[in-house]
Amino acid sequence: MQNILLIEDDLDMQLLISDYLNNYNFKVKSFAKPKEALVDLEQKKDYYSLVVLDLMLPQMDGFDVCKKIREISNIPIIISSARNEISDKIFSFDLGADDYLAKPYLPRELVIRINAILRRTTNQSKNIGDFEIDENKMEIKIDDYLLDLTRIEYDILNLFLQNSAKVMSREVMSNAINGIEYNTKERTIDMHISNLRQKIGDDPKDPKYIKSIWGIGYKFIG
Amino acid sequence: MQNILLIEDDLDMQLLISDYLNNYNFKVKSFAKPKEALVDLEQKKDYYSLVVLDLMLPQMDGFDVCKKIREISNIPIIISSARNEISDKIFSFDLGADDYLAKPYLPRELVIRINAILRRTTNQSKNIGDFEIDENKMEIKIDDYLLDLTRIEYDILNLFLQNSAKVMSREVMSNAINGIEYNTKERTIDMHISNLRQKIGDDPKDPKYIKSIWGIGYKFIG
DNA sequence: GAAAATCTTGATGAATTTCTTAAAATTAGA
DNA sequence: TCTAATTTTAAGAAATTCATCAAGATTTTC
Repeated sequence: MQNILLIEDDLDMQLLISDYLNNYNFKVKSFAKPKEALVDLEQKKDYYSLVVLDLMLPQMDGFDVCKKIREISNIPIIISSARNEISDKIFSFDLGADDYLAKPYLPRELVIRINAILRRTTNQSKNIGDFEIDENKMEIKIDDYLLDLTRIEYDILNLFLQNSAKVMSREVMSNAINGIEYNTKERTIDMHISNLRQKIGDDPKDPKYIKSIWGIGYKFIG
Repeated sequence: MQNILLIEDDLDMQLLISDYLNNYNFKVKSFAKPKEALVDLEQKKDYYSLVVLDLMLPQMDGFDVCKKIREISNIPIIISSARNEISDKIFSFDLGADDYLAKPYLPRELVIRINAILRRTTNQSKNIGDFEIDENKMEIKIDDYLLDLTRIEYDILNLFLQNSAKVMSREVMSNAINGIEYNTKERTIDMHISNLRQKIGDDPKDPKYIKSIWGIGYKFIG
């Protein structure tokens, strides 16, 4: 069951949307006044999964509400607007909105879009051996323990996970990671591997995960 | 024989596909209910080689099934859908699907795509006589026993496997192998051959694999 | 703009591989 | 059978590569 925060001052519309979403197993909390909605969101950050935000509001301009929401949270936002101008859409996306629906729209479409966004944003993790990677969050867990990795360490481990068992030269690795030429010195990669090994608790002399291939490079063993 | 997991609620379609695939030497297990399919997949992760997933399902949205599969496994997924919308395709690939087929399609096309994906994903190893080489992993097995080779030993054995039954001089061999210059003493190759023979259990007096050609060089017998 | 975190790099000793050497074994041909 | 050419192999020297430290450079964060 997902909780949706609806900010909409037209009460008929409010009721229509919330009833419809209820049928699709969403629980909707509605606000006509954006300031109240913001207070509620701030208090229950993890409670809500998504915000549906109307742009025509009392008290505050809808764009400002969108901006304020982004200041306190990364929660997905769907803009619901009576205006179908491209400039409004551009502006909304710039402010961090995730989707834009021009009224009038079928409630069914709202449901589809909510589902689409939730699928994109909620935990999308893959398991590979003892590891679990969530590419959206850029997080990797080992045996359910969240690793604290730097960007390059994350990139390397990610590369390993996507190329399990394949032998890779340092050159191939640095090209895949930086997307730049192989200008960095070979020892740089080694250093990152060394740090990575420490963080995942791997012993280079008897590696469980990252194996050095003498004269060639490295190989990850799922 | 490869095992395919088919998730499809239309029973006619189910039968059609599974019959057709049977003719192409695939074994198909069919489910109409995605939840049951997921349970089965979780239990037999290594049993199945590929999933064919219909998007229109009872119980659960097809996209969600796709996502759930990805959470537990990296098994290739082919989406089979009545909808031919580009957005659905993009979405499917985002969720980790490997291919997308819009209904109606010829069963023959499904077979082609399954084969294409399996070629890509199943181990790319080649069998040559008692040997099995995987060039991605840089691994060579003899009678299913993984050899622990140095880089040059691997290169030499690889060269032999690619040139079975061909007589090669030491000069040709050292030129073919990166890292050995032919200014090194001739005995160097011999020494590597000697070590290699030990590792693969070959007797130079009565060689099963690596034969010395007196005054010329060596020959590998597949 | 300062402090902290991250990245790069040369240096070092250790580990591993590769090469050299030389003696022993084998082979071809007389 | 004998001899000279060639191959095999053991042992150790030489060369290469690896892991890690420490320090400086760069980037990020506050």
